[in-house]
Parts: sequence; C-alpha cells; structure tokens
Amino acid sequence: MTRIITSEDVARQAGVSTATVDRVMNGRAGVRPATAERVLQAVEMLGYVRDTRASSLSRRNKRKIWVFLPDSNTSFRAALSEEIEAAAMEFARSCDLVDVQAYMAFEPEDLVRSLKSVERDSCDGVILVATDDDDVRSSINRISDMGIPVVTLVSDSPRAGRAHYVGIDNIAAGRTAGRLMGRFLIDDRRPVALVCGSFLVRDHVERRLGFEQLMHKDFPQVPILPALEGFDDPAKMEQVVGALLQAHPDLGGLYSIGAGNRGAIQAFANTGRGDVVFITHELTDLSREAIRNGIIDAVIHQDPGHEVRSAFRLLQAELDGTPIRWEQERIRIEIFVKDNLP
Amino acid sequence: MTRIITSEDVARQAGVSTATVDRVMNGRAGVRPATAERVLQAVEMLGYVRDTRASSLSRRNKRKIWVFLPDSNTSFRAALSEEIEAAAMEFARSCDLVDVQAYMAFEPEDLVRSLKSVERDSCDGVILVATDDDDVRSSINRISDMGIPVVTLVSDSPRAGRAHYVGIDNIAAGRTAGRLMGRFLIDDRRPVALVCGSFLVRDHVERRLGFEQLMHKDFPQVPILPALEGFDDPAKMEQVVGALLQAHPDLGGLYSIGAGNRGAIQAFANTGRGDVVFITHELTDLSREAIRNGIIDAVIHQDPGHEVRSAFRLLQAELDGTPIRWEQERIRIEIFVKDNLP
DNA sequence: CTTTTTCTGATGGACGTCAATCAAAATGGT
DNA sequence: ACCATTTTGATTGACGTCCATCAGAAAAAG
Repeated sequence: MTRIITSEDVARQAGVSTATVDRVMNGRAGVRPATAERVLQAVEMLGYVRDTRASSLSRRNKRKIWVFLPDSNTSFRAALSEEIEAAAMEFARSCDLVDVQAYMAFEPEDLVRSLKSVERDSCDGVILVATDDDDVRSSINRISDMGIPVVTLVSDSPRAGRAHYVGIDNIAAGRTAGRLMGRFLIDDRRPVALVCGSFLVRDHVERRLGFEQLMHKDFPQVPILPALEGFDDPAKMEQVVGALLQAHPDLGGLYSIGAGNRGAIQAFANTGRGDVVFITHELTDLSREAIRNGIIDAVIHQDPGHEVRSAFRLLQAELDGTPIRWEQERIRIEIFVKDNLP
Repeated sequence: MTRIITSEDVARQAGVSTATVDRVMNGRAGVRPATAERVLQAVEMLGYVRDTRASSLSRRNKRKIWVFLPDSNTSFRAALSEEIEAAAMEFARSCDLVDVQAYMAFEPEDLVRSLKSVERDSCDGVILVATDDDDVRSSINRISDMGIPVVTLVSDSPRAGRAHYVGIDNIAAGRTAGRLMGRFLIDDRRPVALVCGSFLVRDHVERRLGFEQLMHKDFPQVPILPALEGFDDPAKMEQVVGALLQAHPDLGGLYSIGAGNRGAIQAFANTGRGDVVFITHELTDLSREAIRNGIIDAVIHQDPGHEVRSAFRLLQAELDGTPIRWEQERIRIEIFVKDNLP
C-alpha cells in the first residue's frame, strides 16, 4: 500500500527540521508565523496525520480530564458514572481522570462554583453535564478561552463556546415519543398525559415541545392533558401518576419525560391499567423489566456508554488536532420495544 | 495514579527476561510450558495488559486482512463497501486491507472457491458475510484451524468455528417488525403481507419466523397472507408488490424483509396507498426519503459502519489477545421512524 | 555594526513493544 | 560425561513522536 507519511517527510517537504515540525504540530512557541505556515502547507500537501499511537506513547504526562456531573439519584446518572469509570480504564494509557465532581442538580451556582477550580496547569480537558444558564455559559467560556476544550454531555449549554455537545436532540426525541404515542393509541379520543421532571429543565422542555408539536400536527384529535411535574423523584411520581390514573379512567397514554419512573411503574402496577400506552426515557434495569411485562410500551433511549466514550474521543481529537469521525460520534435516538432489547 | 505495568515488571516477577515474556505474549516457540505458565501467572497477578499502541507501533509488518462480500447490488451492500474502505483508513496504521473480494451471492460454491486462496502466510484475519452452508462452514473451519481468526459479518455461519459474529439477531429483528406492525395497524381485520428476498436465505427465514411468531402470538386476529418472494430485485419487487396491492384492496400492512425496496416504494407511489403500514429493513437514502414522505412507516436498521468497525476491532483483539469491550461491540436492532432519523 | 533577542537545527533520550541475533545455560539421550 | 538439542538471557535497533538541550543562525534592536 501507500507509504506512511511521517513528520520527517513533512520536515523535508517544508525545508525545516523535525524539531520545528513538532513545535508547530504541538503549538509550542518559538516558530515564526511564516515558517509555521510552510509546515502546515506541507502537512496539507502530503496529507500527514500524526500517529496517535506514537504520540500518546511518547507524551511525557497524561492528559488531565475533569468531569462534572449532577448529583441526581437516577439510574441514568448511575449508568453515566459507571461508563465514565469504564472509559477511564479504556483511556488510562493516555488520560488521567483527575476528578469526577458531583454538583447539585438544578443549582447552576453550584456548578459554577465547581468550575471555578479549573485551571490551565491542572486540567487539559473538561466533560460536563451542562445546563442552559448564563452563569454556566460564561464559566464554560472562561475555560474554553484558556484553551481547554470543553465537551458537554447529555445536556448542552448551546450558546457557550464548548467544543462539542455529545447527546441527543431532545426536540426530536420528544417528536419520536409523540409519533409512537399517536400510532400506539388504540382509541384516539382518549386523552394523553405527559409528566416532566421539571418545567424548568431545558431538556425536558424540549422533549415536551417536540411531543406536543407532533401530537398537534399529526394526531390533532387526541386530547392532551396539561403537563405534570414529577421532579425526577419516584415517590412524587407515584403520587402524581396515581392521581392521574384515578382522575382519568379513560386515559389513553402517558409520556414520562424525566426520571423517577420507578414510582410511575408502581402506580401502574397498583391500578393494573395495562391498556394505557406508557412511553418513557432511558433503558434501565427497571424500565427493561417494565417493558418485558407490558407496563412500558416503548422506551426512548440514549446510550450512556456511547456518549461517554464519544466525549472522551472528541476531547482527545481536540487535544491531538486529529480529524473526527462524525459517523461514529453521532448519538442516536434509540427506540426500544419488548422485542429489540439489547 | 497507579503505575503502569510493563513487560519488564512481568519479567522480573516471573524471574525471566523480557525476551521470554515477549515470546510467551506473542505465542512464539522456544519456551518450556512450565516457564510459559510462570509468565502467564505473573501477567495475571500483576494485571499486565500489553500496550497496544507500543505493540502496533513496533510490529514489523501490518496485519493482512481479507474481506469477502457478496456481489449483490443493494444499497446496504454499497454502504458496507464504503464503511470497509473507511475502516481501512482508520486502521491503516496497524492493518493492511489486502483484498476485498466479491463472491456471487446465493452461490456458496463461489464463496468456498474464494476462501480456498486464504493461506497462513498471506493472511492474518478474515472478515466475511457468510451463509449457513455446510461447505462454507468447513471452509471457515479450515481457516480457523490454521490459526487465522474469522469474523462473520451481517450474516452468520453459526456452527462454524468463527471467532465472532457481528450482526443482529434476525429473529428478534423480525419480532420487532411484527410488534410495530401489530401496533401501527389501524384495523386489525385487514390482512398483512410479507415479502422476503428469498425463502432460502437464512437471515430472511429468521426474520420471517420472528415476525410470524409474534403476530400469531400477540396479534392473532390479524390475517397473515402467504409470504412472497422478491429476490432483492427492484423490478421484481415492483411487480410483486404491485400485484399484491391490486389483489388486496384492504391490505393493512406490508413487511419487506429483504432488499429491492425501490420497487416496492414505486408500487406504493403508483397506487397512492398511504394507509398501508409499510415496514422495511435498512436505512438508505431511498428508505429515508420514503419514510419522510410517509410511504414507509418504520425501518428496522443495523448500522453497517458500526458493524464493520466492530469486525475490525474484534479481529484485532483476537490477534492481540486483548480483552473485548462487549458493550461497545453489541450491534443494536435500531428502529427508525420519521422523527428520529439520523 | 554591534548587541540582544528570537528562531531554527541537530541531537539524543525517552515511551513500551517487537523481533532478531548470539551466546550461555539447561535439558535429554546415549 | 559427552554431545546434540532446546530453552533462556542479554543486547540491540527499530517504530513515530515528544521534548529538552545546546549551539548556531537569522532577525530585530541599539
């Protein structure tokens, strides 16, 4: 096959030494702009890609990655933690997972406070579950401006200067749930309810928006009940969903946007209402069991393992200046029914 | 963090030299079984994992990978080819994609003939789209027995001694299609049809089995029409599906198990029968378009990119003796509707 | 035209593994 | 105890990049 191009080839092509090529490739100081440009051109011309194996092998000190997660108590959050641990093993040769900090969910100030400790010399990259908040945004920008790449995970801070967002489009996820709801319903005169975790969390708002938009457009005859709040809490959920089932004996479907579904499942089990189309988010041991025995009809899922690995890869690519394989990094909105459970 | 363990540590622990450790790790001759055992124990005890970066960097000659694909003319097959090319780039540093050979689809003898050329010194690993056939099986066994790992892709030869199968469970895929069909149907007295590529291809048989099983069990009132054959050919498909639509004005749904859906879509477009629930396999430009404008209601998909990368990774893991991250390699049965298209 | 500062080249030692060599030691058979 | 045969140790040079050092060259400043 074609010979592999090394930094030596680039040096020869650019008429400089390998030391200079290295300085340019790693953005180290002491190279005149004109010379750097020549090197970059040679890279371009020869199609040089630096060998990440050799690179990470020779690199003196490992990348220090900081991770910030909300302290919520959901299965999905637990799965995230596990996957981060697994990824830390997988990337152990090139990265040091310095710190996985838990910040108080729903309290941006706490995240902001945590992010304050991020400094250039103790941190090479940040992964965080963000919120769409002005203060969080400026914290991210501060870190980004120091030249530390930031990747948002699961939940974005869209207008911040993060390098990438790894997660699903929540409006599309809501629409997907709506589509399934509309088509799974057996009687389109029976009303449909939806329960958020919170009306203030961006992700939930987006999912709700997508769901309601789609229902109004494609299944306009189906009555949509006013949205409820379950605060991602099983006890609260059981209460809210229990009351809902009682108040609406003709309920046709329920879309649960957030967490705490243990409570919702319990409420269904208590009343034995198997005819209600129940759609939730995130596949967990619990929702898997509920889907098996017919309580849940479909789960909209995002793969936390994929997301975490993707976040690490993107961070690495950013730090290495390596091209990104987008096909591999796109997080899918997965649909699970009883029969395609992994 | 914890210090990284090198082959030197293992050598010290086992009381041998690094040369011997290397011989053991790479299965080279010239080590007494007792000594090899000591080394393996040291590896176990210290939890040594060989650094694949350094390993593949230092390896003198790249792995020679052979790939065998059917010569079918479907979009999915084209996607596979593309992804193989992409993967060849991605793994170029450690693998040489020696040859992508096309064998005549539906003709096992031709595949067997091609596989004959696989020899120890010109090949380190094989990826192939297999068929469940006695001769193919023994060909695979012959290669396996030479110590060359074989990975089957998309379609398996289950009883052969292949190292891994990368693909979906087609029975489950059929069940999934059945579930969606049953729930999407608006009137369960209208009959449902299914069209295979061929009654003889194992994958199609399995999907059909899963579909029919589930329909009989969970939607027993829905009449199932006798299965049809479309030979993965657009022209034939258009004819078959056209005739079907004409013969059954009350048709409720169609499950297309194989390829050639261009023809089926055309037939639907010709008759303007938007009320028929149409479920197909594999997301392509065509099916994406058809799902957008409402002809197709759901697509059961397997990600060819994921599959190909997975095949390469598994082959490498096999050759490196490296542990496999199963969570990452599991191929999902994906469901796409209008709203969660990637 | 010096002096200072900023760039650049040359070099060499990592990183962890592979693979080849040659010599030394252990083993087995007689 | 001898020789032939395995098995092992010690050493060495890749692989491609990083990074530090030092000396020398070019550019900027005086």
